Amino acid sequence: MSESSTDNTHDLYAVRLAKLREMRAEGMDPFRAAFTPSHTAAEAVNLFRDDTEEPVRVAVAGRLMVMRVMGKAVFAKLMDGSGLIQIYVRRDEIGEEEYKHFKKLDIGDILGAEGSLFRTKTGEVTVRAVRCVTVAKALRPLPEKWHGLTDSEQIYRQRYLDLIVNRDSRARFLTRGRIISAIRRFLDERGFSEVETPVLQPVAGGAAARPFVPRNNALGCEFYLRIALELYLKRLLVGGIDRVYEIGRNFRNEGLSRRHNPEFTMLEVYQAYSDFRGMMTLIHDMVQTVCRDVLGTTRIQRADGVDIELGGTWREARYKDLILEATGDADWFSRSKEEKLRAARELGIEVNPELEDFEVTQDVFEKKVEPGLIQPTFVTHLPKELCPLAKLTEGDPSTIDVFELCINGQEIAPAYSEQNDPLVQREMFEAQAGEEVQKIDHDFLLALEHGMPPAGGMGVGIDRLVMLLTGAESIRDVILFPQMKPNPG
RNA sequence: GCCUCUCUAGCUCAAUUGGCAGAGCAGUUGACUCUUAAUCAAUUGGUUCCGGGUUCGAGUCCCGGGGGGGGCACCA
Repeated sequence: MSESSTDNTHDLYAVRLAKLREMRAEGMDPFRAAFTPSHTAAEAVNLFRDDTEEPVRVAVAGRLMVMRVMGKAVFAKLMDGSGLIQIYVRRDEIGEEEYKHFKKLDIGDILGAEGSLFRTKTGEVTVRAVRCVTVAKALRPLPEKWHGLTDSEQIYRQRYLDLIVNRDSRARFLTRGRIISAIRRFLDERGFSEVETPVLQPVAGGAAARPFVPRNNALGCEFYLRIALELYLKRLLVGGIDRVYEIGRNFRNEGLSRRHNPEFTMLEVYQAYSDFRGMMTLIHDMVQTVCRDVLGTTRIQRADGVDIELGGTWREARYKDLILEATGDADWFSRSKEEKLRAARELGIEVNPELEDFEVTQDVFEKKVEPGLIQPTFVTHLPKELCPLAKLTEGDPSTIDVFELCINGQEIAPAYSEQNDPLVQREMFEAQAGEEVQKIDHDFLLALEHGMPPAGGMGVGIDRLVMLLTGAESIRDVILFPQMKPNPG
């Protein structure tokens, strides 16, 4: 490229590139400058004391976010991971050459600045710089400083820009990390062991979802990306790891929505000699502990002003009772499928007539009951057709020993008394699979035949839990890089 | 896959009924040694997502395509 690009003053990239070349021509390498900060921005600000005469010298580094040039002095702000710090650069203190260079910096450049702390007459703790170095030149401009970045596509595709200019977004993702740490701490303290099981599986079991199908060239066969963690964690129960959990990515080849991303994070926990009742206590204590650790409160305030109280004991309700309440029909469960379809339509729900009888009821549950479960509610005694991996309720073979924890109108965590009878389990799988017998995980059944201790097991959708605790309305706001179509061009 | 909304300068947004594509920020040049979205003066910057069509004239209307948002469907 020729020098002519230099006077192309409307092309922001060209202007910055020219500045970079100019620096190199003057013997500076803006990407190799050595600089070690002594303090973060927040530390430096906290370090300053008004009552001491002795100036405190610091070295801070960060991205240049604000620059106000006033003739022979400049106020600028650097942002690092801890926040912003102002620096003050005077020509008579830093020298003619360096001052000239400083004035040519661009917003977005990453700098190091060294000097002593003072308080400006407007009250802001500031570094009076005696030295400034560019440690990384930015060739692209940042989004607008006042409005930030609002274009959702750019927020998702160029998350780094969102993180730089939208502080609440940054805070949300850091909170996500703290939530996951708090969960690990909680489980580790109770004797659970964290494990890692295969993501590439020969049979994608543990849930009903369409899997992604990658291929292993060396083995010459296709695998599936896992859709659940369940069947491998239960093998570990057989293997004697009595308290086990995994936090990992699941992949489901299905539609995307405000609540669904093709890859999402699940926590699954299994505890031998426990059952779904034990899991109730566990999730209840876990959510409350995590809330207190991370948020310092168990009360969540929704944007619309509705409060969700996660403290105290949680409501427990039977599936059947919730359905009867929602339909206002005491005889719902003895109606024919056709009658149910008609009644559903009257309730304003469009139900696919090809669904099985129990699926029609489940549709009513998902559309009429679940959205109304704002405060934490354990839904229990689900119909047995809904899950082939759970034990039947003693004395009522039509329901299973499970709960679904619903909060804020969303299912957050299902839990079961896990089925450990290999013969019953095989029958359930076969009935479920129908024609698709290749979907049965025979290795898992073999493991069960060696004896799995009775156990409680639970799955927690981490993304949804984070949504709940951060008030995010879309799963894309709690996943750093949500799935998008490949960028065209 | 279907329905619906949306796409204008690097970013945030205007543009009346179909009638000269504009502002703020950022950039460039200049002034200014305590600024707080600094200020002041001047100034550059456009494939209006892409391709067709209607029209004297299209950012605006019509058709097709693409990206994104929301909804539906799919989803034990």
